[in-house]
Amino acid sequence: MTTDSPSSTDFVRRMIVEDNESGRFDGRVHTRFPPEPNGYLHIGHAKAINLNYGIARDFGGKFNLRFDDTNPTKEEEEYVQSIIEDAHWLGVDWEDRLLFASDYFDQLYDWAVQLIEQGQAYVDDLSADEIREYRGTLTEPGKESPYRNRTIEENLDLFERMKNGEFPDGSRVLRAKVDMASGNINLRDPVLYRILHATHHRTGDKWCIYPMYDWAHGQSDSIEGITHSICTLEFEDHRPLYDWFVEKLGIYAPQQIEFARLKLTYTLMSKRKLLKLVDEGHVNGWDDPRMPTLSGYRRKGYTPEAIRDFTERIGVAKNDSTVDFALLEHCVRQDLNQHSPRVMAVLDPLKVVITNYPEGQTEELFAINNPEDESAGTRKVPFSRELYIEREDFMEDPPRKFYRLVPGREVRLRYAYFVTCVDVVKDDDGNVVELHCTYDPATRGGDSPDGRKVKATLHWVSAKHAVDGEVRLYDQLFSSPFPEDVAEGKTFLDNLNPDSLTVLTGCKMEPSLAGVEAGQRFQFERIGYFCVDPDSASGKPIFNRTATLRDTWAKIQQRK
RNA sequence: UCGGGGAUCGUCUAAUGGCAGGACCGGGGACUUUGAAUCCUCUAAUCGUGGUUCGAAUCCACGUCCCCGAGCCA
Repeated sequence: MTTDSPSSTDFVRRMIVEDNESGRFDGRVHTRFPPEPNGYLHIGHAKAINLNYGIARDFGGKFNLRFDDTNPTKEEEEYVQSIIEDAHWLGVDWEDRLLFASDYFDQLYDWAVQLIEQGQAYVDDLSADEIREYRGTLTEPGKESPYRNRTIEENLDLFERMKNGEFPDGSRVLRAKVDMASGNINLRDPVLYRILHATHHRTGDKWCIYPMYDWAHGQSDSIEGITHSICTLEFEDHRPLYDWFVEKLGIYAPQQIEFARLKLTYTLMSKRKLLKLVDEGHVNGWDDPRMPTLSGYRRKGYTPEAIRDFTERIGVAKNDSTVDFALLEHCVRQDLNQHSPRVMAVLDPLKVVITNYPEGQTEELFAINNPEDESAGTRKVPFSRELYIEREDFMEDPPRKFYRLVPGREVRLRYAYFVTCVDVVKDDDGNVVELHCTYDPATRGGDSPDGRKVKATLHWVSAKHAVDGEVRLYDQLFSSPFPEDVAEGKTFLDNLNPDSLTVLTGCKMEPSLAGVEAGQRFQFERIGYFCVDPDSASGKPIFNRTATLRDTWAKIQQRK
């Protein structure tokens, strides 16, 4: 069980074990997930959430949900709500520790004053452009601001007046006094506070100066007693700055550990780009089933269990990596195969008349709801003289390995009878519009008493009992496995897959699907997994395709 | 000619001086009232060059390549 579970031996857990053995945090383990409420959670966040929560769970520790809401110009309450909902859906529990960096604004302000008093922070009057110029470049050191050596008294006065709203946006900032020549640009006197006359989603208009993320993040972890502050690689060279802050402030120091963020083929994780997809209408909102957001996957029919399984299988490391989308899909199929009830639905109906079946007769046939789960029971499906089968299950002139219905061939209708195609009805253009078949009454239920074998079993729906439904077929949103790799002059939008959504109406479904509710998941036998969309109306179900079944026949066809 | 990270099957990830293993993908087969599931099986890797060592993916040296960093974003 632990042998093939990389999560049990990942480097993060190993470091925590070491800390526990050395008694560094008195054996405590306390993690957190710190999202900025400026977008919806995506599958990459799920990796971070499950990592942090999983560690807290495994080590008997605690887990906080904390919003890093330090920039009121980009953050919204809608995002806070969606993040809480999605995190809950994933199955993580922060007990009563729903926290906000904005809860610490007063403390952060006091600490800024402390830094000023210690001569380690100053108010800078340089413009944003000037600050950038003074910062130097990656290869050249920066130079010190002319305001760097103001007196403590002047800094204290100016900073308080910044807080009091005496200065316009952008006119001054508070900076830490670290080292303008550092090879680490984060240490070249980073900005701590900027003036922003903006309304904050929680603190309203109380503040007109807001802490920068770098100033708020480490101290927020410190306040919360976080032991292991797990974040992504790009914050690796911010760690020295966070350590500098807690040291100068003389406060509790968490250990930051960085891991590689998730990348997935055929998908984007950039919140900026996802926002663009939503804003420009390339998708129908953050919860569009083509989005890599948790709400999108949820609407598509993915389960939190499948996502958790996925986040465990991909492991945790520092290598830049791009996980094959096929692995996510594998996890989804595995879970759904285990748990979703089977039903029959015909997506592209072709009428079949059983010519030797009595007109007006209906019989109820037993069907197994889930062969993987006996407790799911059985149900009855109505059979009658006129049926629908899948159009692609018939070929008049079949290739070598096609062993479904063809003229003169016998196949099985699942749970029903063996039928043989005896006639093909066409319209004036030569399109097949109807099939005439005969059935063998002795094969009721799908078994032939004489041991006769058929190569294929087809799903079907009784025409007069069928429920009409809509089916939304989703494919990858991007046609390229690496949508962000674009040629000169192109953007990721050029990689959008024009066929990412196909809407099928007039699909014929077995009558048990008449009263389904949004969120219910099914396997349409021989086709795939589907989830009832919230757009469904009573008697008019709409299904989103979660994933296709693995399809050996499709592979054989593609090869040629 | 800056600072910080990283290179193991096609992909993700183990092995932390002692048989390079697992999963996904792909190939083949068995079974089959889902061309599903399940089962069996095959393909396939230590960035390079030296060195240390009985023994190196692992330690050392020198290279090469990749990622991140110059927001008053997070």
